[in-house]
Amino acid sequence: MSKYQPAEQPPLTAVVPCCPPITDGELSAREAERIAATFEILANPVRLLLLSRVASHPAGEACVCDIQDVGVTGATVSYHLKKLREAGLLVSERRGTWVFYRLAPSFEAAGPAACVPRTVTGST
Amino acid sequence: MSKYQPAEQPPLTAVVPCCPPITDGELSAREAERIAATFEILANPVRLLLLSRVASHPAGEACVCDIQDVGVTGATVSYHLKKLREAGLLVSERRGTWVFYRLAPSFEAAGPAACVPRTVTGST
DNA sequence: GCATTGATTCGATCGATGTCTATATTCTGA
DNA sequence: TCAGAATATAGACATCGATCGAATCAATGC
Repeated sequence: MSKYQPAEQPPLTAVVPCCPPITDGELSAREAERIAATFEILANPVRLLLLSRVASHPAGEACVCDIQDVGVTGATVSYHLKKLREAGLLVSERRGTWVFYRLAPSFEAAGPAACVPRTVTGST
Repeated sequence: MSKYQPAEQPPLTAVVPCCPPITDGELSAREAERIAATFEILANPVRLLLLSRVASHPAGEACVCDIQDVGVTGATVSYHLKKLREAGLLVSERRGTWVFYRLAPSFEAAGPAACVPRTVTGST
């Protein structure tokens, strides 16, 4: 019972606008694990940075070289980009020497409504 | 640069309805860490279960004894409840031998709009 | 008072995750 | 074809989080 692995790969293909509230009823263990796995992906500052940089890039896409100065090595950037790909949040395309990332269509569809809880009291 | 600690205690006093999108601009490192810390709290199935059980309990509050069968020991339940308290999501009150938990006022205010990204393809 | 029940804290452990360096892969251009 | 640049992968390692059993704290009722 202590072993809730993140599932082989929680098929989080899209993060949808808003939002089945946690407070809206008792979750099943299954649901809880699925939702937790979703949050897991977003619970990392480097991944959030990469995500926001890709999303806010002019052409809607960004070369790895454009976004990789996030304070970790290139290898680590690759690691996180892979996670975001596997989670279905980003897609990548090789073009020559470079690899470009953009938001996955389904995620992009969610558009500006894509959910991010924000803390209230915590000022930047 | 590799050490982004979760902050002494990310003052996530409330999770607000919806929602400054990640996709809406380039995050600062600071913002990324703060948001990630927020997600961190919710990225655990046991905590989600406890949260949903408290929230969906008739009186809007629940005794620990009512919600603690989530597949882990009482000690672990306490550990998670403490995290939820420290994050400002739950408040507790001792009444006799029992301790009751309810949603923190600020969180409750967010009501049914409280954000929970949901995966699209992952069926239950 | 003291035993009992409910809840929290403590100390230790185990596994997962993020990070790095080093190596491999993939492409371009001379 | 070979050197070099851009990414990705592999292997190793440190840290951190979730967990448990045991001990402690708090309140009740006998």
